[in-house]
Amino acid sequence: MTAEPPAPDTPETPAPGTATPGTPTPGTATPGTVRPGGRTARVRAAVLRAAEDALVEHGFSGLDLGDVAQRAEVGRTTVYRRWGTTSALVADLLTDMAEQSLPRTRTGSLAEDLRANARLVQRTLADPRQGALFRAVIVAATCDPGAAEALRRFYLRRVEEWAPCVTEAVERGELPPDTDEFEAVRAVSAPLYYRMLTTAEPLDEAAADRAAAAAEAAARAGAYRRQDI
Amino acid sequence: MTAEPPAPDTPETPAPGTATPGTPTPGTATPGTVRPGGRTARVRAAVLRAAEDALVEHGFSGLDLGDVAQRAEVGRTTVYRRWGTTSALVADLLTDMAEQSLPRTRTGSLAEDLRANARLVQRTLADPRQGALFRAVIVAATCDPGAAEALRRFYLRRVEEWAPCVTEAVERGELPPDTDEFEAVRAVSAPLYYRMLTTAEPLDEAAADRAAAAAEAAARAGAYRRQDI
DNA sequence: GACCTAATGGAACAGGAATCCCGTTAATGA
DNA sequence: TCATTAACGGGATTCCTGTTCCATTAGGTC
Repeated sequence: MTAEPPAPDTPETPAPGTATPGTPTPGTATPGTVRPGGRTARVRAAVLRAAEDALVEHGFSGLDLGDVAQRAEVGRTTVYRRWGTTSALVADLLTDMAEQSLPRTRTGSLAEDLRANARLVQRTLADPRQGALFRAVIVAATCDPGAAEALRRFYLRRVEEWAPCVTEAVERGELPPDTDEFEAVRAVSAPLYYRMLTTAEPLDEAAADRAAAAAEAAARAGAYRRQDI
Repeated sequence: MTAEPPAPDTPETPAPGTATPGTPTPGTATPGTVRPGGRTARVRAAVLRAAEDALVEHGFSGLDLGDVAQRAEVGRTTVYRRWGTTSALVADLLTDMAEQSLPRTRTGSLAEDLRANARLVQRTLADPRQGALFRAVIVAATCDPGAAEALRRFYLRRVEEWAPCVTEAVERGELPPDTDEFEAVRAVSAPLYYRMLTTAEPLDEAAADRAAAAAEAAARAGAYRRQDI
């Protein structure tokens, strides 16, 4: 978010044209890759922040590249040229979001760890800004394969961050040895997202604690063992 | 889906204008309410089916009322006048979907019941047509309050259909007496939806069985008791 | 069967988003 | 510091979505 120095790999659409894969087409390279420093990076940071604001306010369906350009105080042409579509812009935003990993809290017990995770997710989704942003990117991922891939990478990062608390519980003998730590961590988030999408009930701490307790009970019962059946 | 005879209550937006609630405004009533029989019903059925097809093919973000009108072999003006927006059309489609409730299978055991539910959800989401349709309506619900309300009613119907298998298990003494049957039923679906939205892993029967087993274990452990804490 | 009018449908119209053109600015390497 | 050209930005243009107007069709009722 805060002034990305470079764009390491292709943050935009892989290639604009499908013609002549043999020729490198030096003049048709994706913008932002040859001179990624200085202005280009500033433009990207401003546009991503503006996109975030716009998504929070109007959701993905109301995302307009012209509006984003105005908010970012950047030319419309620039936004259309570098990102092209709202889906591609959200995908780039998601890769940016994935890079800022917030470290997990480390407590000693499985129950505490899972509850900390559940409350973090609950607070995020219940927060007006963060919650709206997450809903918007989920919508984008459901509409576009590129955004979907970016969303998957984002959640993979998050799950990887929290998986150790399950493996440590396995090592302590609290859980079956072949417990799938990814599946267990996802089990904490799942009820919270499902509730947000399909009910009007509030996402409060009680819901978070229930999700954590349910995941823990299921894990202890061996519901997330790998070679099931 | 198959030729709705009438439209019992207001299927469209509640009221187009906010002006003068005292006057009934006889000439400005919402179309389709005064003469709901015959052609009007046929048009609604054709449009809803066309909307379903369009959603499956292009998703909610690609839903175009003009395209829907063409598929339904109905005038564009009619679709724009009766539904107005893509969100309202999806909301009407959802109320139509909620009316066709498929009855739950009744087995004797909690584990079997939950697994039957999980596999039904899994098959629905894994089916190319049904899965795409569900993703599309979830997107619509995330974008529009009216569609969200319709989606909630749809899922409420579904959960109500399956809740008895939990209450029966409570009566048999398999589960704690104050188990929240709605929460328990939702716990079966949650991991499947979460997996569909945030990962690329396939929604197979193993995932369904895992979801059912996890929900059962959590329920037995008392994770869905009402007066928790 | 005849009347009334709700509801439909074709066509023209309007507004806004995406694209194109081309001059300007500044990042990169010497 | 200077030359090169990648990247940006303003404005005109095109295309498409949504609206409006009015003639036509067909429910509902006597």
